[in-house]
Amino acid sequence: MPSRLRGEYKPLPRDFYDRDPRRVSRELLGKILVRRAAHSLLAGRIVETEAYLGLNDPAAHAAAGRTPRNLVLWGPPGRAYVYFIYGNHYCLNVSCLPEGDAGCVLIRALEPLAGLEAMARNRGIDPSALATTAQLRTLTSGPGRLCEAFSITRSRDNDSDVTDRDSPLFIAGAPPLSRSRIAATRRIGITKAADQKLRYIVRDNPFVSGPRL
DNA sequence: TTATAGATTGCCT
DNA sequence: GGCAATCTATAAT
Repeated sequence: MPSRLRGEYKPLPRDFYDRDPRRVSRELLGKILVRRAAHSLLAGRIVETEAYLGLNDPAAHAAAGRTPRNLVLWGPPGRAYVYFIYGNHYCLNVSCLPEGDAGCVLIRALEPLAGLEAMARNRGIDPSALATTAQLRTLTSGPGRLCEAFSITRSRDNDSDVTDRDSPLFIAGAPPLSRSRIAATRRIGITKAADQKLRYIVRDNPFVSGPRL
């Protein structure tokens, strides 16, 4: 990545993630997911997240205890936890809380900022067909979609450090959003502990996936 | 050893 | 609104 661009994106420090996943989920809204590749740079603003609280959250992967799949969750904060779901899709999480605690944040939607044509190619979409908001939405609006757009896979990205600016995948800081621009809703697609409001969205942002309330 | 549900998406009607 | 795609962990046989 050119040094000019490198300077624009500063990773959040590890202690940002060494906190309650609810707090991290809320504060990750507005921050920037950056994918650095040999000749391209992909970036998107995080507009939707979900908190998973760890061992005591029935909806969390960690509720089953330590398994080969979820091992990263139990490690240090600020690592990418990537898993495969429904036989088709990857989802990206970031581990929270100190080593031994398994909380995490699921990244559910991005507003594309840079490298839109590369995202379209990764998604199998014609890059010339990105005129309308509805078309742009299909790039990164949804956890499986954003992983495909950013070429995120378990073999490539699981356990990578998102606080390292030299990592191929990291999360950069940005000014915090005011509380009034954020809404908390029920999490999507789960059956256990579905009543808790642990999904956080940027109000009125068209790149949020699913229902707005 | 087999069955099933799941933090999803795209295409069909 | 229904359904196929088809990996992973766990429950049931």
